[in-house]
Amino acid sequence: MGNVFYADIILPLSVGNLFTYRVSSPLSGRIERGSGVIVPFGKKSSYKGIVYRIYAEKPDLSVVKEIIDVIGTGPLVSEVQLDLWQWVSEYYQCALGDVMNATLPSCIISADDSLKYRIRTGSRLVLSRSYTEDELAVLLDSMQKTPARYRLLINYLDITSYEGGKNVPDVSLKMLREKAGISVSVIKKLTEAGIFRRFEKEESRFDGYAEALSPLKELSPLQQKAYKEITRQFADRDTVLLHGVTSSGKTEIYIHLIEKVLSQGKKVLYLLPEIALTTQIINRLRKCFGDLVGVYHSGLNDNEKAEVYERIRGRSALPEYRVLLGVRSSVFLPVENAGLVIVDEEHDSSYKQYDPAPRYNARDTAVMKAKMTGAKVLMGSATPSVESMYNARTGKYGYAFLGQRYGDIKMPEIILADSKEAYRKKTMISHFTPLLIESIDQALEDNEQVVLFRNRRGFAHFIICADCGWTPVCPNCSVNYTYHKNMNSLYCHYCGSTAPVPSRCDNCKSTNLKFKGFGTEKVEDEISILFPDARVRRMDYDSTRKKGSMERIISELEKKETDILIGTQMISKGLDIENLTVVGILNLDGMLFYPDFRAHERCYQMAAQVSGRAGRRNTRGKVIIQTSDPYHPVMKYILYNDYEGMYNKQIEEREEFNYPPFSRLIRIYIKHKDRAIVDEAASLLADGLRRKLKNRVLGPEYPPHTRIQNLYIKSILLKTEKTISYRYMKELIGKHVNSLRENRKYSSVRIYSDVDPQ
DNA sequence: AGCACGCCGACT
DNA sequence: GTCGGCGTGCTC
Repeated sequence: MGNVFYADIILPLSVGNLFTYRVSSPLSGRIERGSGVIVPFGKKSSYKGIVYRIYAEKPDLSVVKEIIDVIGTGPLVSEVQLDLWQWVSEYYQCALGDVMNATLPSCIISADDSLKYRIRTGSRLVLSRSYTEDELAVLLDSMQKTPARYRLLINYLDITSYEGGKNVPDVSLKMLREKAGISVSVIKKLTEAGIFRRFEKEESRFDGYAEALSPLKELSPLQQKAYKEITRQFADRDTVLLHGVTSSGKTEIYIHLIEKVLSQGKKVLYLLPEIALTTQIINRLRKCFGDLVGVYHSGLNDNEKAEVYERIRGRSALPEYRVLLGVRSSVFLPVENAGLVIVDEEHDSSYKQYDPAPRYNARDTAVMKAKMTGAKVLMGSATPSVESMYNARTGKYGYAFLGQRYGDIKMPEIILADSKEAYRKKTMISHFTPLLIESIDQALEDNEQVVLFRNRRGFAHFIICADCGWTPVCPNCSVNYTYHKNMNSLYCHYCGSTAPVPSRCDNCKSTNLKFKGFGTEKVEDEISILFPDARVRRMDYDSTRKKGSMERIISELEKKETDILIGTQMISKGLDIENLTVVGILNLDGMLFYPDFRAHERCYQMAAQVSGRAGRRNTRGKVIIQTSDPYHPVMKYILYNDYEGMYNKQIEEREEFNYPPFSRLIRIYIKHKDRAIVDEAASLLADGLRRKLKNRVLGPEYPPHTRIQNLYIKSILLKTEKTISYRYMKELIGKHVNSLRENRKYSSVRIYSDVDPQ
């Protein structure tokens, strides 16, 4: 009789506890920590979960069901991954099931017995025997009179870099045909002649890199200095911050570091804040590292995700990925023997997941992961977050600085255009100051390109009745409806609901409705009218939803088929366009007056990043910032490119008001569909916490939007010294939440924490 | 996350 | 008198 074992299973549910099952003897040999299992759960006969713990003690439960089956052989989730899941669930106060949900693509734990995804096969072409160098020359020579065959062979040799010898490489038939520009008949003839052989083989779902790899670019003396500084710092620091102004060539430094790490037989994880950035970066990486580079983001389908997983783990017949480029969730990829994790644009707030759980910060999770695996972390930014810079200043992180743009390009000229005054003088042309219009005119005349930045999508923000001030509001959220011209409807950016455009005021029945505010769509419309001959494009969430549309917009811009690009923050990052000389920031004010201790920092970062797009290669760029408040203190830091000044001012304020990095923030959200219940529950919770934490408890307060998707929201902010143990804080919150819930009245109030909120 | 149980309004 | 609304609670 075999021993009886039990296993705690993580199920993909947002439930705090694990579920215990019995392991039958036939399965006991195949189950280990990290294994995928199929279990009966509730009414459902099969639920997929991950084994968290195996043990022999009989659990204190009335019913214990039995595990039905094990998925695949060996663990689906490695020890390191599980450790990281656990850290995330503990630190960010969420269920392991939440982490599993957000982290593990469904295909990895798919229904069939193994995790084998549907393999795609493709035709390959290979020389039917091996050749010596001389024989190859003879063969090429024999094809002089048949140009198509010659092209085929020369391209085959080019792609494979075959120069004769025992190992004859094969190549994708499709790729070869495209590159050589030949028809199937040529291939048919050459296979019939016995020169080439055609066969089927597992093929990647991603386009292969067909060009020969280029050698790394030599670093400039300044880059070289920064590179040396980074490697020197890594000797006794796990994390280094690379602070390099826009266009200073940080990516090239990354590439050299990647090369070094690869040569040590280790892998690299390269995090970026958004997929928008990957297009250009991946091309640069693949030039140097070819098909060793893999990309991971949420836009991939199940099979593509599975291929990335398999190639990371080297279990695929396809070449193993050794450099992984990806967004936030990629920090959970099973890149185990990474030597280096790069967190590019580390200041970017999209590294933090806000909703739903797990509300994690991928940058900080990357540091944790690196610590677990012994990897180094390189954070890069032109405008480092105050927190990271503080870590560098206090010696927690190493630091390297690149203060000049690559190739001696000057920083752009920044000009503030006072839109309030222009409105007063009535010189505004729709939403543009005369200065901006002139600059666009000049740029177009000089055959140069323009980017206009507007941090808001849609057409008009909202519609308002000129007679009584009524404005249409989403019935589910306390948010003004946004007018979208191309949909000809009102759209709620919070819950996605739509409504028809009203023809008269709901309140006073007046037809005198005005469109107020302006988004990217409106800007596009107006610019097209003001500059009818210019080729205008728009890049924002709405215009890039279709697969490949973003790549098309970027490539049109690169090929100079676009004169004016209008976009949201999507265009503020990484875009590297040669002829871009004028950048217009249409309204920086909205960000400044946001009620948030990071508002000024954000505003500076945004302006600096957008400005960085200007004047990359040939000309000194010009940045025109329209603002109604040119004398705002942040403006002078922007104007003089004074990161140092901005940082010093910020760190001073944060110390004075005890904000991070001098404290830890936890924001507790309280949600319910009944406003009164939210008010009461929030007050009770805040008062309870205040008894222990005193003035470290702020609020409760209503967030900027008090009702989202039919739920009223209040939040409480806890601002505590870093010396107070985090565990104590967590337990205290848990205790008070539980005692609140004992009152049946509040049992259905949703309460959760956002740790280190952005 | 699903699914059942349970207690209040308009119908054959 | 019943059907069904979704609010609440549980699943090893």
